[in-house]
Amino acid sequence: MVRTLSASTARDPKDNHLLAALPEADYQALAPSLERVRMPLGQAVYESGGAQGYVYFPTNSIVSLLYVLEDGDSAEIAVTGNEGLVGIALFMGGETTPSRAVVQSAGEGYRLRASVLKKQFERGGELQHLLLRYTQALITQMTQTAVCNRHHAVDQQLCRWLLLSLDRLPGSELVMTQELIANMLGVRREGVTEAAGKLQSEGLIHYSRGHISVLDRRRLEARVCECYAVVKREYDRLLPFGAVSA
Amino acid sequence: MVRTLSASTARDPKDNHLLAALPEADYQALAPSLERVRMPLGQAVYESGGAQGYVYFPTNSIVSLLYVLEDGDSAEIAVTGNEGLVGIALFMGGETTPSRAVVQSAGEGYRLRASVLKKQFERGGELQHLLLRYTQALITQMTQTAVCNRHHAVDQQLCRWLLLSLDRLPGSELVMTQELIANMLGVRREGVTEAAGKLQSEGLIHYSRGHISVLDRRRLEARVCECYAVVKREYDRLLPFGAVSA
DNA sequence: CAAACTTCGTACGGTATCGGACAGAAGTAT
DNA sequence: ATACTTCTGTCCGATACCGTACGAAGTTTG
Repeated sequence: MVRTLSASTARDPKDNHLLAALPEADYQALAPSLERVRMPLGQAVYESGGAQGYVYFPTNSIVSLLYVLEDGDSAEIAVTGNEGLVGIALFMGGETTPSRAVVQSAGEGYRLRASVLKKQFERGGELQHLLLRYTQALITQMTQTAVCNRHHAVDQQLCRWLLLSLDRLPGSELVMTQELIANMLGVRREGVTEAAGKLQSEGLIHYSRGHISVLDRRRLEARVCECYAVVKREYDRLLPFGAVSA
Repeated sequence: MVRTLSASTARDPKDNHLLAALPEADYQALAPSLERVRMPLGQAVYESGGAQGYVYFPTNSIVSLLYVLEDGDSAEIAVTGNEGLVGIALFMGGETTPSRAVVQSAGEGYRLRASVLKKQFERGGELQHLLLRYTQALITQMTQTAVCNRHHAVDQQLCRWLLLSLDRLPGSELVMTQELIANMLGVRREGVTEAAGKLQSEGLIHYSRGHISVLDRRRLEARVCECYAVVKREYDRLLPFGAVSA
């Protein structure tokens, strides 16, 4: 089963909004080192604590940052798509983090040797500013995840998760089993079945063996908790280049 | 009711480990602008979305970053003490964040005009590196809060919270009502009563009208979930100056 | 076409936390 | 000393989610 996403989209690094937003000089400095890569479902872009040789700029894929507990339970911390990059620890100076990054929706992206980005980051200027603002937006997503985990019901969290994911992908369909969503939300698979069933019976989504279609985005946005809007506002504010496709 | 903490401790900006860890040149650049300030319980060091004129370096106080929902519920996102600073949004470039920062344990600290820190940050070098590594450590605390909120019981979260707070304060006592702890953990006050009751009956802490003493730190560490150790390891790794007193 | 597997739906008891109400205890003010 | 306020402990039913088990429906493989 070979995916043919490559033919239709993602032929240009500038399909990643962060790369597209760089001043031309910065972009040209990175461009020769950008390697186009496929990002198959389930691929671990990095492992907890592992050294990280590359940063990744998704174009039509999305990558989840998640933490896996000792007992195997997991929870998503944030999701990254064509609005950002995976691997902030590289320029933040820590080199690694205690979390994993896993491709959650297959597609493609560009990778860049850590040393190349780091060197350019150290020069300061607009590239540095952009990456730091992106990092702050990511922080907001993480903190809102913490808040949402504490206070909101699973069906609302599912709404948030769907909207955040859709914002980072073209189209209105996700290829994703309930099992995987459960891993992301950190709940049981049955909990997702129940929550998705509610949304489906309300006519907001359609669910079928690993394919979710959002039928009525408007009403989905009416049903989600405030956490989604908080995150979206911050991305829009901090990355004012239509970071999130909506 | 005037607190007199000032007499005994916190007479030097270098009581804040981040300031102490700066190269002397960087420190000297900031020193003339550092203003010693009292930080009374409950003071909002900044409000959600508000412009922030100062960053704060706690010395013997601790400050909670928390998010308040529309319905008034709240959840702590992270806690900062003498190992760090409050106001990363300033040098990250976003100027503000959707969260609040509230003094959770009264004491003192130093504040610095945003513009002064920002200017020094822009020069790059060790100060910038240090602040970014601090930010990454803070990110780990935030993400682990998200994970803990999802998966762990209130009594274990209370252990985590106690240990993180104690690490950022001298002594082994906290001045803190159950009501306030409940706000931080994002649970009901009664939930804290129950959790604290457990820990007290196990002989780990002593509780009395707004004063908590940790009686047996060793056993408290044995009872906490893995989240505490993950956060502590990252602080120790990223800020290798004995950032956290333990 | 049939078997094997994956994905999804459902059901049931168990448990943690919630929401609300109330009472006692410790400190504070008059 | 007395009244008042703050803080803490306890009890109740309601609810959301868990853990487990099992079956149904769709998909892949032989």
